[in-house]
Amino acid sequence: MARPTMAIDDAGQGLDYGFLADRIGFLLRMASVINLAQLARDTPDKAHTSQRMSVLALVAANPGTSQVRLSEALRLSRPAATLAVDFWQERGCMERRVDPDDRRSYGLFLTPAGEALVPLFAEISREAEVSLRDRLTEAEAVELRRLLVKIID
Amino acid sequence: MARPTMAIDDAGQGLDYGFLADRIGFLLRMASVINLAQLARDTPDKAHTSQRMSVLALVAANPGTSQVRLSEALRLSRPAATLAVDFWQERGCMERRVDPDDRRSYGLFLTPAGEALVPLFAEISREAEVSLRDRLTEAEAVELRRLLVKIID
DNA sequence: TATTGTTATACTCTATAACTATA
DNA sequence: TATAGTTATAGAGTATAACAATA
Repeated sequence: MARPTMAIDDAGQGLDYGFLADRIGFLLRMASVINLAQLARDTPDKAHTSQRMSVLALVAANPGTSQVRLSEALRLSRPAATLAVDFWQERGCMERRVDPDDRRSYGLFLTPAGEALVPLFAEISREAEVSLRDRLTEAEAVELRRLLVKIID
Repeated sequence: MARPTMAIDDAGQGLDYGFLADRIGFLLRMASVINLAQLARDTPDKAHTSQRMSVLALVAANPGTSQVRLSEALRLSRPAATLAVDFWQERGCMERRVDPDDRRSYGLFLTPAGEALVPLFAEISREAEVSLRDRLTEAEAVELRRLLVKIID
């Protein structure tokens, strides 16, 4: 039985994806790459990367959370979380407040400058989301989200 | 109406994902990160990264293809494709053959050493694929693949 | 002993700009 | 002029190991 000829992508101009065509993991990465590229195009300040926006959004939704919990939620190493928090703190958008109950850790909080960025980032990521969903019906988008959450949970 | 409390991830320990929970793009990235981590764990030689394995697999399936077509199919920049081909060529797994019809470009081919890696990589990526699909029914995996191809195409 | 966070280090990935060679 | 590929450069992301401070 012949492999179904799969033009995953017009840009591929008929390249055969071999065993990669059968790998959901590979397709996830390609879809994510496409979305990250769109998001980067939509973001005026190129230092505001997807990961850094995610960090800011997570602190916004969870004021006082710690770097460890941040790194676990985004599946980053602790050093990566340190650097991301450093980035926002240096720009006056995030604060580390000492936790009197556990002086090893910090509570993370947004400054007013950081809070002001949240709705902007929500809007930018909504735009990239629209170009993603444009290729799906509403029902398909709902189903895709459900399946992704099932994988991640 | 309150946002549905979404524990995307146990590791998040109840962190609220804020607007990220509504972004398929974010969920795609998280799912891909999980899969890439699993793939890296399953790969004995840590220099054999996901991207490099993809490059080898694509040349295996398309002997004689060029670096430009490779970069388009994997959505890499041309310099990134150059570096990936350099990597495999330095290790004796890939050859650049001059194309007599267009001496600007090379035809890419695997050496016997490169060919020997293809089934190994197919097996490694199949293992990571199994842990991904473990969380889905067969019908869900089929549907997820269909939706991802729709996004990528 | 274990945990939180930082620093040092190294490697991967990625892109843009400028370049050479060829078409 | 346009295309294929390379080099130079820089920045982003990532991880491990070793460390300090605290629990």
